[in-house]
Amino acid sequence: MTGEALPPEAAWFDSWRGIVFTHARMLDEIGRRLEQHSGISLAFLDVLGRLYDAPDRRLRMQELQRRSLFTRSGMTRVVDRIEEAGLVQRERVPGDRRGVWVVITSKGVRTYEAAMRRHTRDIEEVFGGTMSEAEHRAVGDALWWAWHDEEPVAPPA
Amino acid sequence: MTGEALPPEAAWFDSWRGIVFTHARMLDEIGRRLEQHSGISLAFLDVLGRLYDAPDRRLRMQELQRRSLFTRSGMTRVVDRIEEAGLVQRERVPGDRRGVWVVITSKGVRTYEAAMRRHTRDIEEVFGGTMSEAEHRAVGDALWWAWHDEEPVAPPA
DNA sequence: CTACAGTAGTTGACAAGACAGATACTTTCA
DNA sequence: TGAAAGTATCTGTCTTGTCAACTACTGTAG
Repeated sequence: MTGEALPPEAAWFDSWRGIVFTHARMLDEIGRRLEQHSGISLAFLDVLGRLYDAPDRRLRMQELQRRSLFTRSGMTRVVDRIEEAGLVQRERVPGDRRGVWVVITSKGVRTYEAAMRRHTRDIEEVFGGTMSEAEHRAVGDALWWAWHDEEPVAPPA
Repeated sequence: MTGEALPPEAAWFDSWRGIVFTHARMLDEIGRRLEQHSGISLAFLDVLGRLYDAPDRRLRMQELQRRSLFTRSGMTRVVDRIEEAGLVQRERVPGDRRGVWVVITSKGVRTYEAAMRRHTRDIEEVFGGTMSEAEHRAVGDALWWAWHDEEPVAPPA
């Protein structure tokens, strides 16, 4: 991603660099704004979103983990913190005493809705104007697979 | 970045999600491979690349910091570690006793060249096949600004 | 039943970064 | 010349996330 060393002039190289640089340049600012106006991190927003969208506003740890980019233990920690903030709550799963439901609280719902509204506006402000509508559409279409295709892209080696 | 809550159907929203998801799904695997075959992290590669491309193979800490994608803060620590690995070396700047040159060593050059060759191949393998050539080109063109435009995109608030 | 493999989640130890002061110089200007 | 302000880098400390090991339970097979 860096090093203009010996790069082949292949199309994928430029598109990769574009993605990496765009991501790096936008995410900081967007995360900072989220933190500022809603007091939560992007990781929180992500988890809250999964729960918000889940049937019955709840998911098992494993579900949560599979749908996000965290490892198992990472998710434990994140949920710990979100729980401390009172935005989610752990509940026992009837019939499986190993398991845990993570349930979004009503405070969590309120926080998520408000945060998401402003977050969406942030993205528009920070990122929306960087390209024409046609370009945005081209990128969106080309990268559609990334969030619709459930398969991991590469084998875990 | 998640939460299919109340998102406007704006074009920029999908393109943003595409970028975030693609980045997340690719970077892990690519970083893992880099670590595996070359024993360095993406942060190392990034820094080594900046130095490799710099006139005289050296940069001041501040330059390095400003140009780095992966570590916008804490360059001291990163350089500490790269130096421990023998890939760079700190030198005094004649005429400014506050300053430090970070110079890539010959071992650093060798490591960087080999790592970058394989890294490029990794990107091709992991990312190249996810889209058609036309799509790659479309994304690359649309995101061209991200790595050519020097300005930070949003004011530091 | 009971032993054993498998599953769910947490914990301890640690690595990487972020942030807010320190520290050590340099420059400016009265 | 001698503050005072500015610059370059480092340090202490906290946060976040990973990995490997651990606890606790479940399901299955003899």
